[in-house]
Amino acid sequence: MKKIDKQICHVVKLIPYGQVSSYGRIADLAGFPRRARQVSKSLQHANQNGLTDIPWHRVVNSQGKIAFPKQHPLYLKQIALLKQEGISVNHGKVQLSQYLWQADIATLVLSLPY
DNA sequence: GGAGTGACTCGGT
DNA sequence: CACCGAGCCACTC
Repeated sequence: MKKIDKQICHVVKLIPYGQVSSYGRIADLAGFPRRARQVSKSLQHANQNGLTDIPWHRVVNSQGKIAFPKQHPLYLKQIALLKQEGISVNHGKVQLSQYLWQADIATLVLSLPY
Protein backbone atom coordinates (compact mmCIF):
# COMPACT_ATOMS: atom_id res chain seq x y z
CA MET A 1 0.00 0.00 0.00
CA LYS A 2 1.30 3.43 -0.90
CA LYS A 3 2.04 6.31 1.39
CA ILE A 4 -0.81 8.43 0.09
CA ASP A 5 -3.31 5.62 0.64
CA LYS A 6 -2.06 5.11 4.14
CA GLN A 7 -2.35 8.78 5.07
CA ILE A 8 -5.77 9.06 3.56
CA CYS A 9 -7.06 6.05 5.45
CA HIS A 10 -5.56 7.49 8.59
CA VAL A 11 -7.47 10.75 8.22
CA VAL A 12 -10.73 9.07 7.23
CA LYS A 13 -10.62 7.09 10.45
CA LEU A 14 -10.52 10.36 12.37
CA ILE A 15 -13.93 11.48 11.12
CA PRO A 16 -16.17 11.40 14.21
CA TYR A 17 -19.27 9.24 14.42
CA GLY A 18 -22.27 11.14 13.13
CA GLN A 19 -20.26 13.55 10.99
CA VAL A 20 -19.05 13.68 7.39
CA SER A 21 -16.27 15.19 5.31
CA SER A 22 -15.55 15.60 1.61
CA TYR A 23 -12.97 14.03 -0.70
CA GLY A 24 -11.21 17.32 -1.20
CA ARG A 25 -10.97 18.10 2.50
CA ILE A 26 -9.64 14.65 3.30
CA ALA A 27 -6.97 15.10 0.64
CA ASP A 28 -5.97 18.45 2.14
CA LEU A 29 -5.85 17.14 5.69
CA ALA A 30 -3.79 14.15 4.58
CA GLY A 31 -1.28 16.53 3.05
CA PHE A 32 -2.17 16.00 -0.61
CA PRO A 33 -3.95 19.09 -1.96
CA ARG A 34 -5.89 18.72 -5.20
CA ARG A 35 -6.05 14.99 -4.94
CA ALA A 36 -9.72 14.38 -4.22
CA ARG A 37 -9.90 11.74 -6.93
CA GLN A 38 -7.11 9.82 -5.30
CA VAL A 39 -9.08 9.74 -2.07
CA SER A 40 -11.95 7.99 -3.80
CA LYS A 41 -9.57 5.49 -5.29
CA SER A 42 -7.96 4.75 -1.94
CA LEU A 43 -11.34 4.15 -0.34
CA GLN A 44 -12.29 1.89 -3.21
CA HIS A 45 -9.18 -0.19 -2.62
CA ALA A 46 -9.84 -0.30 1.10
CA ASN A 47 -13.35 -1.48 0.38
CA GLN A 48 -12.13 -4.26 -1.86
CA ASN A 49 -9.61 -5.37 0.72
CA GLY A 50 -12.41 -5.62 3.26
CA LEU A 51 -10.95 -3.05 5.63
CA THR A 52 -14.09 -2.62 7.70
CA ASP A 53 -12.46 -0.26 10.19
CA ILE A 54 -12.49 2.56 7.66
CA PRO A 55 -15.67 4.74 7.78
CA TRP A 56 -15.74 5.33 4.01
CA HIS A 57 -19.44 6.16 4.17
CA ARG A 58 -18.68 9.40 6.04
CA VAL A 59 -17.07 10.79 2.90
CA VAL A 60 -19.27 12.63 0.40
CA ASN A 61 -18.48 15.17 -2.33
CA SER A 62 -18.02 18.90 -1.74
CA GLN A 63 -21.74 19.50 -2.12
CA GLY A 64 -22.68 16.93 0.49
CA LYS A 65 -24.04 14.54 -2.11
CA ILE A 66 -23.44 10.81 -2.33
CA ALA A 67 -20.74 10.33 -4.95
CA PHE A 68 -22.21 7.13 -6.42
CA PRO A 69 -24.74 7.07 -9.24
CA LYS A 70 -28.19 6.13 -7.92
CA GLN A 71 -28.17 2.70 -9.48
CA HIS A 72 -24.89 1.75 -7.85
CA PRO A 73 -25.32 -0.85 -5.09
CA LEU A 74 -23.18 1.13 -2.66
CA TYR A 75 -25.38 4.20 -3.09
CA LEU A 76 -28.16 2.80 -0.92
CA LYS A 77 -25.69 1.18 1.41
CA GLN A 78 -23.94 4.46 2.14
CA ILE A 79 -27.21 6.20 2.88
CA ALA A 80 -28.22 3.38 5.19
CA LEU A 81 -24.96 3.60 7.10
CA LEU A 82 -25.25 7.37 7.45
CA LYS A 83 -28.83 7.24 8.71
CA GLN A 84 -27.70 4.57 11.10
CA GLU A 85 -25.44 7.22 12.64
CA GLY A 86 -28.27 9.69 12.94
CA ILE A 87 -27.37 11.64 9.83
CA SER A 88 -30.40 12.59 7.71
CA VAL A 89 -30.01 12.11 3.98
CA ASN A 90 -32.47 13.76 1.60
CA HIS A 91 -32.39 13.39 -2.19
CA GLY A 92 -29.04 11.70 -1.93
CA LYS A 93 -27.36 14.44 0.04
CA VAL A 94 -26.62 15.56 3.58
CA GLN A 95 -26.64 19.06 5.06
CA LEU A 96 -22.96 19.92 5.29
CA SER A 97 -23.83 22.95 7.40
CA GLN A 98 -25.00 20.52 10.03
CA TYR A 99 -22.75 17.50 9.74
CA LEU A 100 -19.45 18.65 8.22
CA TRP A 101 -16.50 17.68 10.35
CA GLN A 102 -14.53 20.71 11.53
CA ALA A 103 -11.14 19.12 12.01
CA ASP A 104 -9.15 20.65 14.84
CA ILE A 105 -5.38 20.72 15.03
CA ALA A 106 -5.28 18.90 18.37
CA THR A 107 -7.09 15.86 17.00
CA LEU A 108 -4.76 15.71 14.03
CA VAL A 109 -1.58 16.07 16.06
CA LEU A 110 -2.62 13.55 18.68
CA SER A 111 -3.39 11.05 15.93
CA LEU A 112 0.16 11.10 14.63
CA PRO A 113 2.01 7.82 14.99
CA TYR A 114 5.36 7.75 16.77
C1' DG B 1 4.69 7.69 -23.94
C1' DG B 2 -0.14 8.96 -25.25
C1' DA B 3 -5.18 8.32 -24.43
C1' DG B 4 -8.92 7.25 -21.63
C1' DT B 5 -11.03 7.12 -17.04
C1' DG B 6 -13.02 8.36 -12.59
C1' DA B 7 -16.60 7.37 -5.29
C1' DC B 8 -13.66 15.22 -7.48
C1' DT B 9 -14.07 20.50 -7.57
C1' DC B 10 -15.04 25.05 -8.94
C1' DG B 11 -16.98 28.58 -11.65
C1' DG B 12 -20.20 29.99 -15.15
C1' DT B 13 -24.91 29.83 -17.31
C1' DC C 1 -31.05 23.38 -8.87
C1' DA C 2 -29.14 21.24 -13.07
C1' DC C 3 -26.07 20.90 -16.65
C1' DC C 4 -21.44 22.14 -18.78
C1' DG C 5 -16.34 22.92 -19.22
C1' DA C 6 -12.06 23.02 -17.67
C1' DG C 7 -8.68 21.79 -14.29
C1' DC C 8 -6.88 18.15 -11.80
C1' DC C 9 -3.93 13.70 -10.97
C1' DA C 10 -2.98 8.74 -10.36
C1' DC C 11 -3.80 4.58 -12.77
C1' DT C 12 -4.40 1.41 -16.52
C1' DC C 13 -3.84 -0.14 -21.10
